[in-house]
Amino acid sequence: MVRAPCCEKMGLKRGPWTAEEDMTLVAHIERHGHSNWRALPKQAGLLRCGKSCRLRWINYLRPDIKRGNFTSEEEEAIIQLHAMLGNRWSTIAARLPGRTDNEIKNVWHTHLKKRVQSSSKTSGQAAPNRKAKKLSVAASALEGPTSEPASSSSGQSLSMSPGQSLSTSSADDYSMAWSLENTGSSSSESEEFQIDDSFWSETLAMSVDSFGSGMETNDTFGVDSASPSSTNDEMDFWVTLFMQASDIQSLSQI
DNA sequence: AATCGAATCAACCGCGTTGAC
DNA sequence: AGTCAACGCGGTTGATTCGAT
Repeated sequence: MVRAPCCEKMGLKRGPWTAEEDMTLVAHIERHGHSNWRALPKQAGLLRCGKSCRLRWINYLRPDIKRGNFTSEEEEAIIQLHAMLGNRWSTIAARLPGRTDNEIKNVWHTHLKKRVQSSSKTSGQAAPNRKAKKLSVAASALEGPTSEPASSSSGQSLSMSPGQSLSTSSADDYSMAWSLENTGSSSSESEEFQIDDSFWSETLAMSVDSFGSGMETNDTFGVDSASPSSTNDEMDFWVTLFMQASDIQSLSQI
């Protein structure tokens, strides 16, 4: 297939965005939306390619972006979701309100991955976080109308309870053996079990309307959820399935 | 105070997917 | 059914900042 060039390089600006460009982009999207990223920069009078505009909006300018340090609950959720899903950052981001896939990816590579690796050897502690510094560069310069202070968690709850730890060896093989660790227990206390027919029948028999209860959905990102892909729907299904399976297992152990 | 390496994060690149024609 | 344009995602890069020496 012939691929369209990422952007015509001629005359188009690259590199860091200026506050003026940010304001132009935000103002244009607030007025006209972003139904066509390709055409947007021209309409808005920006010397950027549509891809660059889209990235800037999604990762930085969207009003529902939550800036600031990741909470321990968020970090725990990322670790657990990554264990289930692998590098499906957008799917993971969909479970963390206000967080972007890019941000989660960065946090994982610079922080959480090491923690997981070290804790797999010992019961390691979190690496020191020296993040607190420049998280407000443009966030402060560009407080959106609905944005909240970075310290606020917006009253949004995470979709997973921190104590639960659900992991798989491969995110793509949903019929594999998987382990479920007990709340607050050491990894040595985890037990492995095979998914059997009763699991699937029990889980799949759950009413459809229970899906989403207690779960954050992609709708949190209202702006982009207008075009859900079937792949994401499918992934949401499996994430939901795993989480509910986790609940079932936890209850059965009480 | 200067230098250097590590950490962080915004932005870019390229590929796969999707939908319109 | 085939082609193409556009979108979205994940991997990677490069600039900046920070801490240690």
